Amino acid sequence: MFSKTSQYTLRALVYILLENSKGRNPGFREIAREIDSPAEFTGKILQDLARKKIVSSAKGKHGGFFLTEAQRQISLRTIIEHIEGENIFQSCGFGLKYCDAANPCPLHEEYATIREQLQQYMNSHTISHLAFQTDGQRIYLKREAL
Amino acid sequence: MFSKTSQYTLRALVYILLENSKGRNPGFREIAREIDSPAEFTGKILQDLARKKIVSSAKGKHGGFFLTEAQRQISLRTIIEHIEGENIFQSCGFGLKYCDAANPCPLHEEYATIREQLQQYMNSHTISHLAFQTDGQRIYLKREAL
DNA sequence: TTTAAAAAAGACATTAATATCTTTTTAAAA
DNA sequence: TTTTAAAAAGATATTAATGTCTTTTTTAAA
Ligand code: FES
Ligand code: FES
Repeated sequence: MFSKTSQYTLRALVYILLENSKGRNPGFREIAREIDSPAEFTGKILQDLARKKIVSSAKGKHGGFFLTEAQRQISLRTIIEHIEGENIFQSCGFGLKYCDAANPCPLHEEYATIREQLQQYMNSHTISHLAFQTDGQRIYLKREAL
Repeated sequence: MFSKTSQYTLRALVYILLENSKGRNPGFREIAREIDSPAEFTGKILQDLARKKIVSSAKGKHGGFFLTEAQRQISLRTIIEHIEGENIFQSCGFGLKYCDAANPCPLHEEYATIREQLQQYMNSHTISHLAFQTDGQRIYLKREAL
């Protein structure tokens, strides 16, 4: 469904926010350890996200990653679109050059519905929503193998 | 969402079934032309599917691809699982090693719902359903660029 | 029985995604 | 002002997905 890059991104940002709320700005090695992702690759991803102003970073001693108040308002949709491309929530599930409800592919009915649902969710939720679930249930950012 | 391979597969199988129902067994070059996919790559995909008994083929003059009655009953789910792997409809959207509703990732609630919906659809539909839509609307297997 | 047309097989090429390693820049603290 | 710890940058490596090309096998028809 989502690429590894998107998955590492979401996990990393949730971890960053959770640590920020404890007053800490974690570095990429710590982040990678805590979300179980390859450290250098995670560093690269965060570098990209910082360039795109989706996350903030501080260099030097006591540096690390953090989310400003404004960045905490960015929708998951915007974040994912930065990674997967602008039209991830518009493209045809069957692989046609574009999705056209008036001239649909055989999957359109079902696919467009699901795509729309996902898009709605991503559009109305943020990293904060992921990090601080309303039901207060403990959430997991990594998992041991079976 | 789905890989190119899955998309070419679905488009090719729908085209094959439509032609079969006209009494023809198309070859991979024709198929590729009609679904706008790379010909040799499509040939390879069909070769794989034939090995997996998802499609049938005849070699030699007047050869080509076709779906037997039994093959027309295979669910989209089975077809997609052959390509994307057995656990495509069970895996965690957040990238955790496995999905566990009792110890959920922050996306679980929404993702599992959507995943289940898609799985239900794929499980209860076949290439025949795609090829012969109930509403009789014309369906498209390729599309000119905008 | 030869020829033609088709899929199958195998080898190879390209591209995109994922991953690692090294050097440079920056900033705080000692 | 030197040291240290961090991100940024750049170079490179690996793997997986996608795509192409050539040869072999098979079958039907001429
Ligand atoms: S036309 Fe294929 S999903 Fe809309
Ligand atoms: S635990 Fe992540 S989708 Fe279920």
